[in-house]
Amino acid sequence: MPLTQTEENYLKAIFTIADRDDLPIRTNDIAKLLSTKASSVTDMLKKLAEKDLILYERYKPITLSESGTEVATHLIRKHRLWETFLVENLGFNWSEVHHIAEQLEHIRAPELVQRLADYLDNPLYDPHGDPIPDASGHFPQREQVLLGTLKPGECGRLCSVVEDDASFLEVLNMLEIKIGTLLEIEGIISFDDTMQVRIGHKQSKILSNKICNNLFVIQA
Amino acid sequence: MPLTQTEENYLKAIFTIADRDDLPIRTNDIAKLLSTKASSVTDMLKKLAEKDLILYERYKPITLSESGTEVATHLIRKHRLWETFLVENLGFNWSEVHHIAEQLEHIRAPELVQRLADYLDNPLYDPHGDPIPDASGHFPQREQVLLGTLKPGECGRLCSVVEDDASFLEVLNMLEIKIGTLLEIEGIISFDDTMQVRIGHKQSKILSNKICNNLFVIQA
DNA sequence: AAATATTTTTAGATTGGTCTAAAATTTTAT
DNA sequence: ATAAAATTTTAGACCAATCTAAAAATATTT
Repeated sequence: MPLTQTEENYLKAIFTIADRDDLPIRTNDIAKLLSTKASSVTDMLKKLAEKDLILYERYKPITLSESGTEVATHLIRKHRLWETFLVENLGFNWSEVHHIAEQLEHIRAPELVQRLADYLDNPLYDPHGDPIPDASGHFPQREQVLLGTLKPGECGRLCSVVEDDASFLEVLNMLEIKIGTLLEIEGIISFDDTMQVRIGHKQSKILSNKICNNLFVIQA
Repeated sequence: MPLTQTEENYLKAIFTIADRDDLPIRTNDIAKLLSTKASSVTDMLKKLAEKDLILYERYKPITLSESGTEVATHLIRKHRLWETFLVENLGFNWSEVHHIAEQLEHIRAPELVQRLADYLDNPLYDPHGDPIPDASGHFPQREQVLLGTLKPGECGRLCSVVEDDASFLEVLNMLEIKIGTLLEIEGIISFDDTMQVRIGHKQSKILSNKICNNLFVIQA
């Protein structure tokens, strides 16, 4: 049986949080994002687990199942395609389309999505610059760049390293940086060519030029 | 406070019935159209009356109030604009857009409607030939007659259908009749009350009385 | 390790929309 | 005009989604 709009919203929220933060997802995060109460979230989590859309044990962090992820990415695809339409074709300002797309993303009509995408020339990014997943849920890959090339305010997720000798990996370990960790440039200190980088969602640290140019990230 | 989708659907149903039939509107008519039970309808009627969207006394026929009519025509406007978009821009067949527009008509975004209308060049009729009310709820006027009322030798161009259920649209498809098609009465067979009609500029076919009285044409 | 604070879950109530079954009212037929 | 039939309404129940308040579990502090 088809999901309700509310169930869809929860799945999308979980995906969004997982994508944004890198931490385990907790009930309260979802409650906050959806402006609802933790107790309501718990109720819904049970229902979603029942339908195998999430993996959930009480008091434990939550993850999307494969089918849950599929639903969520498909919603994001629809959301971002509609946003593109609203801005590109209807002339809306990119700041005012979000709440309209929030409604449009729930329209249920398989053919519609692909026709809309074709009409828009299958864009890879929406007007906010966010990537639009394809029909099978794959996000367009962005090119990897050295952390050292990012500008203040930009974010990247560690995807590989240049040299993987033991001493360097040791350093990464101490810095609590691993593959997938979100790195945000908070500032560039030109005096000694170092960067102030926020690691994951913890406090920021100063990284040397050598380190920054040893880390490949995918911009996020 | 804003109306729910369900409330909107009831208002549109009432308007539709009033527009189609000319008879007093009864609870059962609504139940039938919405595939629900009479008791559910009664419950909703009370709620709508409470909000002054309809005029209702128990056991008596139902009429839309001024504000109820406004809501209904605005929904119809949205529905028909979206149908136009789906056919004209996305290339859907006019027989498959109804259920998509049923969803899209509930999107709540004041600016969106006018922008969409402008994008479509403020059409007066949708792909089914049904008139699209303007922003203040006024329908474009025109003189249409049932094909069945024409006399031999007279011509009309199909402008709308009475009932647009899928099976009927399917028939039209087979007959190669669509909005705008020129129909010429070549003869009336009084024996079984059928008409011989030339379709477009091809050969003529025999159409039943039921079909002829389901087709509105503008005399040409 | 115990005490405290925070988070999460449960229990029970509420609202919107629906249903079935029975009662009330109106309409139709005899 | 009365009986029978059909329609409409009421009464009482259920489901989805939410809430508050209290209980349970986990995390943090000392």
